[in-house]
Amino acid sequence: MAHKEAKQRRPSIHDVASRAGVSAATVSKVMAGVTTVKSENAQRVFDAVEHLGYRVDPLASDMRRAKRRIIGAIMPEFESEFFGQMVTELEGLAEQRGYTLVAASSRESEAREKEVLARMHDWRVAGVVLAPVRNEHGPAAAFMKANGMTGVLIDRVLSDDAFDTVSADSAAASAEVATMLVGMGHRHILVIGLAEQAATVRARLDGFRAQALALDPLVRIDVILSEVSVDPLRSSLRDYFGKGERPTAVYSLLLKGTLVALSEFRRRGWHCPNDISLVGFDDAEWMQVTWPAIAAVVQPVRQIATEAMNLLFARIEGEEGPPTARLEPCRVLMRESVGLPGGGPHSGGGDRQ
Amino acid sequence: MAHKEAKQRRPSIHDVASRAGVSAATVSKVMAGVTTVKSENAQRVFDAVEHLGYRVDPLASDMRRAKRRIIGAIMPEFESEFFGQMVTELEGLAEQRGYTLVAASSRESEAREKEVLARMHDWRVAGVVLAPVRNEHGPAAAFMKANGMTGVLIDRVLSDDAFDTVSADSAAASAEVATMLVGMGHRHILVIGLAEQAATVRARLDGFRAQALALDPLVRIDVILSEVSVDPLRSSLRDYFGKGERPTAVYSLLLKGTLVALSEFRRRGWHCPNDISLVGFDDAEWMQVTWPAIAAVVQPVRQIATEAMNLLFARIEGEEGPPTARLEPCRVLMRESVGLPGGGPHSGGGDRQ
DNA sequence: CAACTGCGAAAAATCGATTTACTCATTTCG
DNA sequence: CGAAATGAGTAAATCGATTTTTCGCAGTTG
Repeated sequence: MAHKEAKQRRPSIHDVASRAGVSAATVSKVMAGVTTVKSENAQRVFDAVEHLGYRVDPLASDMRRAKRRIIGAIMPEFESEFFGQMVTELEGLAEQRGYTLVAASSRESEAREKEVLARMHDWRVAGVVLAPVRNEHGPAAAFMKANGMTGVLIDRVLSDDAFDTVSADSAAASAEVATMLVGMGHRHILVIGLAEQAATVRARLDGFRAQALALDPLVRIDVILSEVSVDPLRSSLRDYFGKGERPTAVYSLLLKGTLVALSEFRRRGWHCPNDISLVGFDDAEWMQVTWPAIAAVVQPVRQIATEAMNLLFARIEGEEGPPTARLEPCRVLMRESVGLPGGGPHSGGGDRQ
Repeated sequence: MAHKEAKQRRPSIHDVASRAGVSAATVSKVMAGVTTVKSENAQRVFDAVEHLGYRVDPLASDMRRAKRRIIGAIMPEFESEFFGQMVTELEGLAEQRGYTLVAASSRESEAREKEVLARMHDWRVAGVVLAPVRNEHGPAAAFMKANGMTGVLIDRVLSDDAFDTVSADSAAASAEVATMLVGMGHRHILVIGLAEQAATVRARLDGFRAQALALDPLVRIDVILSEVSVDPLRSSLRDYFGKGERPTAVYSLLLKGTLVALSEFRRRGWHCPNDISLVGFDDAEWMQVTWPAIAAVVQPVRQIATEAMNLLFARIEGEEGPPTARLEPCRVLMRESVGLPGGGPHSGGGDRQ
């Protein structure tokens, strides 16, 4: 079908129009599926389209409308399974509705987050799915508000007075973790996390603590929250263990913390679960193949993505009303890294099941 | 500065023009940094831009030029560290040159890969960075060729007669792995991988085998290559071990294979490195915190991205000449998962260092 | 003093669609 | 039978820039 059009200009709607012997407006209508076109003309258009290999230029098509058929997605990073899956899901959902997803990474920087958002605004995107670096009160959300953009906030958010929010039900999941750990007899538990992401970390911590204390007021819960980056967390943790503290279980409020905990256990020669138990928020593929397999809270990526897109498109189509704050339930996967406290000789024996 | 323009139409170049008392063409020139504008007029334009909060609409700006300032990136998936890092790097490099990166996932499907590419073509992207699902001979590359698109192929490619290619020097890295394993005394090694991605897997396998046999012609190298998906690989591996085969080391040609190997070791209660050694192609953050830490070949993501973008932009700017095929050197990280053959009692003892 | 050169800016064409307004026919109905 | 309604299609305006062409005016030159 396509012979000579190798590297030439692509056919435009006018090329199709003249070949079909109709006006460009008619071609536009046929492409849009309008029914008020004589079927003979429609056929001529189809033939011309086929012959020329014509496809609508989505950018040109978007020029006339105020909201372009583009959805912006801003994630704190692309390197983790969680956000990778999220982008994949969002992309699919956008495509389903004939939109293109343009994803950008804020690289864990609020300054960059705002810059990227401004660029999305320049592009006149119809809507934005923003996973803020910190929480819903950052400069990016303020920018969206000030410029009347439509958007949904996800992941590191709880609720907002201007935008719909969707996130994992961190508090409930954390409570479930607490139930399990306390139920197994753990009475001295260390919780670690990064405090920057105030919204979610707070929820996870509070959810965990409330439930643990409800079950047994005498449970001792230590907390190490580092600001900003992961390195201070590592050294705080090192100090903590160095002082001789020996909790029987550690609950990490985020993936990076789980890695830090594991590497500290390593340094000290501690094995899970005999020497210490470990549960992490956020699952990853490798966690089920290591020895021991690492217990983790699985976030409902697909549900979050689906709900976010539903809400976003409803707003794009003009839905009014106060913003909603959705929490999607997590699953807690108890794996071998969790055991009874004092389940084995410290720093000895094997860690096999 | 911005008071009332909350949700109204954004200011266009004409709004700026009339406020500055000049024509739209003059505004355009000022924004483009053309020097043939009287400085007084330029100042008036700057003031108007400032006052109105004007920003160029990149989409409208791109309409007139044949090549739009957009780079398309097509990755087989977004869920892995490798491609996540790759997209992040590519995004940064595109931005540096004033381009927008639009990334899409082909979800390991050649059909989808071509579809996505066609959509990029509709967008009139200036260039494409394509990481093919299989290799350089797939339908997507053919589509690019047939439509005169400019692009670079990366990762699962060796060389091409139409496009520049950039990938990790898999063969050299594999040879290095062979040197280490054979040097440590391993004489029965299993290599596992997925055959679909012919280009790279072939290179990795050949590089490994050639070097191993060069060092000792009596080395026994078994190979399990599964087609298409990871599940057949798992069952082949299970059969292989089930038949009583006991290589002293396994070299996985790709990340998913490493996970499969680990989980099979798990099932059988084998520990690295005492029961069996393991090296995987492709590094991941978790590999250094598990017990044992997993030896891996680290791909030079940044170099691949940088080189790919350099080549791509050179072509976009009209550079002629035959396509080049670059190989970027990898690093091999020997970690605890590799030890001397028969380094410990089988299925017994600890796996500590 | 008429013709020429240049500079800087404005007017108009362009990119590739969509959408509005308008023109003919042909029906429908009072 | 004539007026209004409907149907099918087109020309032109529009979206927001960029780029080409044209123009006015000042200063030179023959």
